[in-house]
Amino acid sequence: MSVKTIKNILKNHKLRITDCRIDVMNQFLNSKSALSQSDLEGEFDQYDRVTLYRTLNSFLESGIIHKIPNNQGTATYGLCHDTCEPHNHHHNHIHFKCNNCGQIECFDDREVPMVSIPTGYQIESVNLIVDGTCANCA
Amino acid sequence: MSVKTIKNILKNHKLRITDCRIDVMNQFLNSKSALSQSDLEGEFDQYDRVTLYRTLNSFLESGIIHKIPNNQGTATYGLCHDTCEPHNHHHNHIHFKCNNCGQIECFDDREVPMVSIPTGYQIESVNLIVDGTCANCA
DNA sequence: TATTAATTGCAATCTTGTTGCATAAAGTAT
DNA sequence: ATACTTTATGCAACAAGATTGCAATTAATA
Repeated sequence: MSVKTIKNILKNHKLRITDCRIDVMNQFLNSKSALSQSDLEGEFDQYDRVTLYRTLNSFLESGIIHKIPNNQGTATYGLCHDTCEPHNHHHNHIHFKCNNCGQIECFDDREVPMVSIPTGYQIESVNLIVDGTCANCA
Repeated sequence: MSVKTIKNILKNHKLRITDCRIDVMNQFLNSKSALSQSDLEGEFDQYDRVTLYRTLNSFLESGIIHKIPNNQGTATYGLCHDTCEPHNHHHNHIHFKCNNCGQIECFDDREVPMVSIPTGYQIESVNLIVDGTCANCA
């Protein structure tokens, strides 16, 4: 993915273009799996961890990435599907976590099945977390 | 739920019977929603937080409770369904998190729908996290 | 009741998440 | 290109959560 393309993505989300954002964006685009802040800290020691923290936050708020629920302590983030624009943000995601290599992948192109919830409950978003063994580790 | 019943649950899971475990177990049984460690710390200041931490761990390992994936920092735990015995442990859970009151409920009695995952991936467990407004807050 | 094995409390550490503030850099208008 | 305004960055500092080691205590068992 070219720097120009990345800059356009940032512009489209009304974010200032900075080195850190370009590098992090590039990392997400080149990564098959979801990333945590500590992943980024390991990759980019030229940036302060607070800067990476705020970079992730700005991406989150502008709808470029989404937070993936997990039962470890650390938050992981995945790129949003193309259709996830700030004003057309869909919140249904399928994620796969490999219990062997630990990687988390997003299957944004797959449909989240219908859910049965007791009456009186209003659904805003649905997250499906599948645990198991990924294709690489199987 | 009587103390005797709780003691039996602990015995069935090969856990020693201690005051802390009885109190925590009772709390789970009486709580409609999932609990976090800090919930327990607020409830039981007579126990050290490390003790509560290890109590939760022992319940986790013996399959009495399960960890609920979420995208906040703090882990929350829910009681496992009756069928969740150590050697017959099913891992499919539906959870509802209310964005208003923050409570997390487990719908263990509801079927987790079929999931479509790319070939080569092996599924171990499926967690469904539904966000929205609960019946109380709606 | 004595013995053994597991649990508890305390201290301490580590990681993650988070904020305030001064400095530096990006966008914008001149 | 230059000055100006706004936003981002780095540093320090702190809060909360998770985690371990160890000595003292308690539960299960003989």
